[in-house]
Amino acid sequence: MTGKVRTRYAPSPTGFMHVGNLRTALYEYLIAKSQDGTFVLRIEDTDQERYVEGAVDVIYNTLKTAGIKHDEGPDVGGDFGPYVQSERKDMYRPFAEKLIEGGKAYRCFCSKERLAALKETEEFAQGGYDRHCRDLPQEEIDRLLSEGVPYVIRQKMPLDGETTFTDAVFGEITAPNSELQDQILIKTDGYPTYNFANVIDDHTMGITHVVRGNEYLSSTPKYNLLYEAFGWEIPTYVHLPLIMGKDEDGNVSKLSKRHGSTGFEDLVKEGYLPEAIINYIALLGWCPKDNQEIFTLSELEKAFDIDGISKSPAVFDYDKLEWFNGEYIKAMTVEEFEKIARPYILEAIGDKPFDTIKLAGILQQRTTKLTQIPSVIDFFAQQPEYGKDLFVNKKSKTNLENAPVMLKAVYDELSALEDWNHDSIHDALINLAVKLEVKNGTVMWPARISVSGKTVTPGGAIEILDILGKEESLRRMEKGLSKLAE
RNA sequence: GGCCCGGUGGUCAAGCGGUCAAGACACCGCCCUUUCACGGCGGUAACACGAGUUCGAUUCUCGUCCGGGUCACCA
Repeated sequence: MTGKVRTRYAPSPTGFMHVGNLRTALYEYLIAKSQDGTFVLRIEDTDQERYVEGAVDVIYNTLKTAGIKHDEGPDVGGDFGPYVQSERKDMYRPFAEKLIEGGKAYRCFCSKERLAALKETEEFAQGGYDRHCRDLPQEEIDRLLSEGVPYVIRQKMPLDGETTFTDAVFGEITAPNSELQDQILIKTDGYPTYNFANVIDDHTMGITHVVRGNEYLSSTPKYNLLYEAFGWEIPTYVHLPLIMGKDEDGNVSKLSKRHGSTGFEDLVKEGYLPEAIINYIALLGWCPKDNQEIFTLSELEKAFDIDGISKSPAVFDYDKLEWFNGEYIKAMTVEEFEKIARPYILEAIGDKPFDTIKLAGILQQRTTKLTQIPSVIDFFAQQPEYGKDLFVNKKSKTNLENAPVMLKAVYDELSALEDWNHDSIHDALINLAVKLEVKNGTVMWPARISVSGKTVTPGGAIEILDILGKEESLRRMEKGLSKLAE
């Protein structure tokens, strides 16, 4: 049992799952699974003021639809519970007290007013908190305590020297201790701060690999000082490069809403498949040995390795995500695709009785985003107004002279058709082209234009005629004919 | 501003002292074709800069520049 990898995803419930956080969760999951380890979910809700109703469900739902399963967590249990920090509240103070006894922390009675005033000063801008309570005489402490003056517990940072640690992706990092502030461990409300709770929880839950965003890299020395003060083993750190976004002016910064959809739910709503999103973000900051691009989750579980994680930040590219999405769509069976495309198809055709499997069939090879679907097939329900110039197409050798002739021939041919299906329409039109001694396009183009009213359509004339049905097709062709006669 | 990290085509990236510097997305061209797309083929495009170390630097060291992160009773 010892030596087994344990990672943890520790989100705070904000009601929103940023793709950066999702990727962190993914990597923690993959690091654990690639080494037959355990992946733990822990909810970090120590900020009472930011409690959001239903936010924890967003986390569960996202992980579930993303396929990332946790082995331990609030909803599935485990041997290291509770897995919600607010339920562990009483655990933290004793640890902080122990630190005070050991001279590694102290009570700070500074009022919020004093601190607020301090923040206005030049000294604070330079060195932060002035460590006013760091060396209070014992009698003073006892007096304040007996008076019931509220206090926080601060970590006593070394004033000089430096701290060095090793990160699995960034290597050896050294920072001067003088940069470290006497950070708060326990807040006035009795709750631990994020940093403190993290250390306590990670240790007591036996976490071996701390995986998190690069923004924590510079605060890692503080963590290590805590581990050392307790005499605990320092975990393996795996800091991940940040995900960036690019705005219209080409400026790059941490990915945020101004760059587009950044929440998992938003992306799904925009028509991206969960599998595609996962595949894409897995490759955003990590590269397999053999450069494979399309990965299922279980393939990732086998292939993932910390070595492949890159150090430089990555710009989120919606184009590439869309390409992945298209690949996943194309890999489905028509039935599977019809199932996920159905809502979008119905949005366009309403209650018109068109065959949704057939529609899905012409849509599948050319859809890269589900949300594209409605506007692409809307002409089935309602043909748009169009000008007769659409009948002119150089490549198909059609013009205003021959288009009426071709269309009339098509009309006559199809009117006589007994069985209306893809094959019969196909044969009728191809034979017609042969008979008239023109290229296929010359008869197909006018036919397709007349029934769709658009130059660009999913599927060709045959597919559209088939889906539209005989009656509606002929009606539209008649309209086209009279338009050409004008 | 202090501290920390990073810097290969527009984007994701391989590379880990000797390569004509991979691949993918995007873009462009050609082919296929009843439109578009798919598919096939091909193309444009990169080691931020300057010093070292070395027989030899994209790879190692230093400096410069640029970019990002971080300095809360937020997580």
